[in-house]
Amino acid sequence: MVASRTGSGVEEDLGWALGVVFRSYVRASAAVTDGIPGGHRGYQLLTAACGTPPATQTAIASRLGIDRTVMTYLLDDMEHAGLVRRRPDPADRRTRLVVATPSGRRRLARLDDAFHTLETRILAGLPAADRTALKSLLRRLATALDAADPVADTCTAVADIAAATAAPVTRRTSPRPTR
Amino acid sequence: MVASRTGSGVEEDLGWALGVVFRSYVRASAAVTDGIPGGHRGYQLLTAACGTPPATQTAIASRLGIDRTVMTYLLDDMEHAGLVRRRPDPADRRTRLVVATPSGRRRLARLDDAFHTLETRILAGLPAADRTALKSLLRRLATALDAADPVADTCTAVADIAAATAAPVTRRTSPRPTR
DNA sequence: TATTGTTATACTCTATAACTATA
DNA sequence: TATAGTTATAGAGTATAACAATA
Repeated sequence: MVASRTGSGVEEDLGWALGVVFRSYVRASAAVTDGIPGGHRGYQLLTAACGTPPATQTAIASRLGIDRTVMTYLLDDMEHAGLVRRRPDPADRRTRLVVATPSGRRRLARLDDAFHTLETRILAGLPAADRTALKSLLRRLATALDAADPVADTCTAVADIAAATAAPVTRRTSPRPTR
Repeated sequence: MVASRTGSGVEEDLGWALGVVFRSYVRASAAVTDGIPGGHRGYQLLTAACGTPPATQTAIASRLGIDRTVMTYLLDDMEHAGLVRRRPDPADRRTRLVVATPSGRRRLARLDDAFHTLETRILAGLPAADRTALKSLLRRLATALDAADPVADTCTAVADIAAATAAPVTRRTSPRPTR
C-alpha cells in the first residue's frame, strides 16, 4: 500500500509503520462516521459538545486544530442534522456555546461503541499482551508530544537537521500551471 | 491540539494517540522535505526511484497509494528539479521507468539521515527501551494490516459494526451551497 | 483596539473522464 | 480490447481576508 524504504531497512522506518496504521484507522473511522457531517471531525465535535461545561466555538476549534471558519461550516451541518445546538453565552454576547442535543448524545454513545469495536479489529493482528502494550506506549508518547507542544519544537529542531544536512534548496515556488 | 475523548477515558483512545503521534510526524516530515516537490510524497517517490530494478510509474503509484494522474504531476516536478528521470522501457514502449539521477541519490541519502534524526527526536519522550518496543510493535501491526489488505477488510467489518449499532442514517448528500 | 463569529473568495489537492500510443 | 501515460475539468477541503457585533 505504501512504499517501504529500502535504503535504511524497514525496521528503522517509523514513518512507514505509523502511516500504515494511521491510514487503516482513518479509513475504518470514515466508514464508522459515515452519515455524520464532517466524518471523524464531526465525531470529535460531538464529543466536545457533550463535555461540561459547554465550550465556545473558538475553544473547540483550537482544541480540534481546525480553523474557526471551518468550525462555522461544520456547525451549520451538525446543527442541521440535529446533533448539536448553538446556545448564546450569557456571559459574553459575542460567543456561542456548543451543546449536544439529546439525539446527539445518543448518537455519540453509539459512535463510541463502534469506535471501541473498530479499535479491537484494527489491533486484531497483535496478541492481546502486545495490544495493551502498544496502546500504552502510544498514549504515553502522545501525551509527551502533546505536552511538549511539538509543533514549534519539532519544526525548529528540524530546521537544525536541515541545516546540518545542508541540502541545496530546490523550492517549487511557482504554482502548478493551469492546463 | 486534538480533543481527547472524555466519555470513555483517554486510556482507551487509540485514535487520539495515533493521531497526535502521526500528526507530529507529518509536521516534522513536512519541514524535512521542504524543497522536495510534493514533500513527503516526493521523498517516497525518490526512494522508489533508487530501487532496483527500476519500476514503472503505475507500479510506484500503486505502491505509494496515489493516483496515476497525480504521479504524472509529481514526476513532472521531480524531473524538473533534477531528482529523477523518466526512461523508456525497452520491453514495453507504453511504459516509462523511473530512475533517480545522481543528484537525486545524493539528496535521498541526506533525507534518510534527516529522517533518522527526526525519528529520534519524535521518540525522545520515551525511554530507550520503550522506543524500541514501540517501533517493533508498530512495525508488526503495520505488517499485519498491510498483509490483510485492511482496506476492504476493515470496511466490511465496519459495515457490520454500523449495522450492529444501528444508528439512524443522516446523510449529507447535497454539496455545500456556494456562498 | 481586540475578539467572536460569519461570509466571500481563492487556492490546493484529489478524483473523474477523455484522449494518445502502444500492446 | 486492454493498458500506460497524459491532459482537462470538476469537486472537496482549506486558508485568507473583509465584515458586523460586541467586549
